[in-house]
Amino acid sequence: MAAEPAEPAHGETVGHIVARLRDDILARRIAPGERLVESELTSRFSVSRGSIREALRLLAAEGFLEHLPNRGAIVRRLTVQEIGELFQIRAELEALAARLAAEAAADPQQRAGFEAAIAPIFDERPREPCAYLAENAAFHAAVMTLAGNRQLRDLALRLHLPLIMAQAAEALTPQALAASVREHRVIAAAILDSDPIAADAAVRAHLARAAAIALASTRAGSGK
Amino acid sequence: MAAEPAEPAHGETVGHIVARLRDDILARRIAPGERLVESELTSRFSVSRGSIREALRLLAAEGFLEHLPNRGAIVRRLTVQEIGELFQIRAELEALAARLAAEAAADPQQRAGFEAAIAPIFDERPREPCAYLAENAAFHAAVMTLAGNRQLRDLALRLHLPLIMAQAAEALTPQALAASVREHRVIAAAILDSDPIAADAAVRAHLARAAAIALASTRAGSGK
DNA sequence: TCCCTCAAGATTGTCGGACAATATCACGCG
DNA sequence: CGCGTGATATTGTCCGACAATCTTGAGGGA
Repeated sequence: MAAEPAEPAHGETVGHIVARLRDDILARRIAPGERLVESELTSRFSVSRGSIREALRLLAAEGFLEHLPNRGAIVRRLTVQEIGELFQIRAELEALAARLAAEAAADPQQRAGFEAAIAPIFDERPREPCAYLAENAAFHAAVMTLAGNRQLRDLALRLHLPLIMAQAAEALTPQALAASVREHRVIAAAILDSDPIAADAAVRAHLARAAAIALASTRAGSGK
Repeated sequence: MAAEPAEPAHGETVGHIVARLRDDILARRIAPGERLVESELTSRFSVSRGSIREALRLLAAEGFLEHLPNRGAIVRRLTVQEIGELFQIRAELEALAARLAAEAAADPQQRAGFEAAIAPIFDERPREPCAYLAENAAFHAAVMTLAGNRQLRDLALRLHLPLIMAQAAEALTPQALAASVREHRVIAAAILDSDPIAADAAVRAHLARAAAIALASTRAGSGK
């Protein structure tokens, strides 16, 4: 494991390590189930064990790691059941967000901000699976922002959505990506039409399809 | 601040401190906005500063504390807006749980467990506000358990519901408590009838009333 | 040969002290 | 009375240490 050159400012050590490890996990540079040994991390990041321990606790609280007493931390692997349950929850929360967003779209200023944020989904170029994860996240974040419920936005970030996507990234075929983009456009149209019922339905349909893909992929990939 | 005699076992230090401080916060022994100084806590609990820091990080991740860089941790105070947003989310999640629970109630074994768990709500004795918080939490937990979605249950615990209740505890008049118990019975009846639609509606009505009380109380109590 | 036991090594949990960086506050100056 | 400035308090981080626990593998018995 190579040493890390960039030195973060005072007071940013733990945050820097958290961000670094989170990226590593989402990019699959650290495999699910892999163990994170404190002594290895101290040498990799050149920081004290105390900072490493704080970072690991935080990542465990965010759901990226599992903390096993006396046995360290391992990268969390979501089971098929967990993914199914999470999508069930996401459907409710995102449907709520879509309804709220459809109402908020009446305000010209908010509407303009939303339109700017989702502009990329009207781009016709084909998508790369990896880059699309970011575009997808940005779209859903834009809906959450327009909805105006801060707690909802914060909560959505803790639904292990990035973890799920990372686990299912290999299942993103060009067809699936194109379908996802189309569904996003339907959602956006309903919101911009200030039609809460249509927006609600569009979001649920979109997530049902996304869930099916994620579940199939995980089942195939030994996701017990 | 008195010293703490009971010594937890090895490997339980941090968890013990977290539990202790969480109780203190929920019981209002530590006021919202109050600052938690690491050195004070080390002497109170007779543990090292490292353990205290880990405990504070965890409590911040759970939402009980706010962590201000270089300025320590303070007990979180929810604003009227935050409480409103949280109830909006809770309504969706608990309504989902009620629907799932109504379906799960068809299974005799699960039904029996649920009936046992909610038995206290059919008790006719008057309630004490403080003790009722526990009974209320137990009821909602029982619904979540019957629903069978683990992620939903875990997530509901992070909705700062205990914090809200603690903030609004003084608003729990005998009338409000009696109304809450009656509403619980309506919810339970709908679930035991395996009627998802009625259960959904009953939960939303219950939470709408609870939200009104919590918001009014917080507004009155300088909850900006 | 295979299984069980147990000791050595590896790793985590916790402690204590130390110092720099930052925030807070009281004091004195203008 | 406002304002800068230094003293103080507190946090952020590092280091070294040791006990508790887990893991691993060697050795002995069936």
